[in-house]
Amino acid sequence: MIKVLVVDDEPQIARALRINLAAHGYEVSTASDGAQALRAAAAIVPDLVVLDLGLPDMDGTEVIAGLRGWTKAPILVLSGRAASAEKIAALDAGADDYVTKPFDIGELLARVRAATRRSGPGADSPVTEIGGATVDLAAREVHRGGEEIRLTPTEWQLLEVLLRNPGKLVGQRELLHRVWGPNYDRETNYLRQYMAQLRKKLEEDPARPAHLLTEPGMGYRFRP
Amino acid sequence: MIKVLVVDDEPQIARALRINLAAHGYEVSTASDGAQALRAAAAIVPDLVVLDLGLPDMDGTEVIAGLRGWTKAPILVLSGRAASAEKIAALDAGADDYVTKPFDIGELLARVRAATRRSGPGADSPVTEIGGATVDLAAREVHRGGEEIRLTPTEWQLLEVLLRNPGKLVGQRELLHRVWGPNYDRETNYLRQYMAQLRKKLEEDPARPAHLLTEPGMGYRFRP
DNA sequence: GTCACCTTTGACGATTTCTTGACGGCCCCC
DNA sequence: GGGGGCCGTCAAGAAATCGTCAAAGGTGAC
Repeated sequence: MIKVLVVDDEPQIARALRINLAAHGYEVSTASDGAQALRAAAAIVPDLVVLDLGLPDMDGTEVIAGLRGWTKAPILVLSGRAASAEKIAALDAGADDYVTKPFDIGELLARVRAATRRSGPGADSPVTEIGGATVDLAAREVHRGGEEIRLTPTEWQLLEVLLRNPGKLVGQRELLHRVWGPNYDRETNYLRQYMAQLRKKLEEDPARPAHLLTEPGMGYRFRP
Repeated sequence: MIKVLVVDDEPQIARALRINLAAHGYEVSTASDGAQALRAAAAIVPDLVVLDLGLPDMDGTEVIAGLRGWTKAPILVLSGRAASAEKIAALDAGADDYVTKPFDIGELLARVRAATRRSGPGADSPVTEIGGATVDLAAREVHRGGEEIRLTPTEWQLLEVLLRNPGKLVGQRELLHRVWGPNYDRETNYLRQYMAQLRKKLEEDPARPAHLLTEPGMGYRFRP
C-alpha cells in the first residue's frame, strides 16, 4: 500500500485530504507542524508527502530541505500563495509539484497519481550491502547469512541517513539534527554509542569497520 | 546537455520557450503539431517534453499516449484550459505536470528543473584538481592516484575557504577569522603550519607549490 | 507489578589533533 | 653589507575526540 504523509495545520483540510486519499486506497498519516512532519516522515518512511507551506513553526522550504536530505519521495506542495517567487523557491528546494489553494480535489488526486507513478516502479528494493549484511531500507529489514537482524528505531534512522548519502561525509551535527532533532548539537556520545551498535550488528569486524567509517572531528561516512 | 522538445502550434510561444530554455543551458527542439512531435521525439529522444494541448491535428492525450508508449521522459503540459477535468485527463494519460496559460516563465523553468532533477540523478559532486589530487568538497574526500588522503577538520576548513575563492587572494586575517574565529588576528604561524600540511598532502612538489600559493605579506591564493 | 527492551548518561584509557615555541633561510629596504 | 620582517620547517606538550564498558531512567507488554 502506498503511504502518504499529509502535513497541514488546518484540521479541516487535513481531514478532507485524509478522507479522500484513504478512499482511493492510500495509507495516510498526518502531521500539523514542521517538526512533527520530519519526525513522522522518519518514522513511517512515506512514499509521498503532501505539504502545506503555511506551517506555524518552520518555513516550508526548511521542511522540504529536511526531507530531501534523506528521502527522494515526491513532495507535493499546497499553498495559498500564488506568487511565482514562492513556487520557484519551493520547487527549487526540492518539491515536485505546487498546487495553489483552493484546489480541486480531483486534480490533486491526479497529481498524486502522476507523482507516485514515476517513483513507484522505478525503485524495487534498494538493498545495500554492508560487510556480510544486506540492508533493505524500504522494507526495514537486515539479513546476514539468512538470519534476520533487528535494529532499534534510532539505529534505523541513523543508518538511513548515512546510507542515503553513500560515500559522502555526514557531519555529526547534521546526524544529531536528523536523528534526534534540532535541539541536539553536542551530544556526540549518542553517535558514538549508536555507531558502535550498528557496527557490531552490521560490520564483519566491528573493531575495524570497513563501511561505517569515522572521520575524526567531523562526522561519519558510509562507504559502499 | 539536457534535450528538451517543445511542442506548440503558436509560433510566439514556441519561440519564447526556445529562447528561455536555451538561455538556461538546454538543447531545444520544436514541433508544431502532434505528428511532428511524435516523429521528432523518436528522432532526438528528448529528456523532457513541453507539450501544448491545443494542437491542430491530434488530441493532446493522444500525443501523450504516443510518447508514453516508449519513453519515460517527463512530459510537462501547457494548456489554456483550466478545467479540472482536462488536467485530470492529461495527468492520467501520463503527463507529469500541468501548467495553465498564461504562465510565468520563471515558474515554468522551475517546474522543468524539478522534472529533470528527478529523472537525471547522475549528478556527482563537483571535484577540484590540485596537483595530482582530486578534492571533493561536498563528500569531504581527497584522492591521489587511487589512494585516499585524510585531512583533519582544520585542514578541511582552511582548504575550503581557499577553494571557494578560486584565483582570488584571501587575506591572512580573513583566513584566520573564517577558520579559527573572530578572535584570531595575528596567529599567522597557524596559517604557516596548516598550509605546509596541506601542501605536503596535496601538492605534487610541496616545496614548490603550484596551486596553493603564498602572497608574501598579504595572504594565500588557490590557483586552479 | 514484573519483565524485556530501548534510550540516555557517565566515565576511562588510547589515539588523534591542535597549539605553541624555536630556528634558519629568503627577500626587501635601508 | 647589514638589519628586519616574513615564511617554511621541525618538534613536543596540551587538549580534544573516539571507542568501549557499565549502569541508570523510561516505556510498553503481559
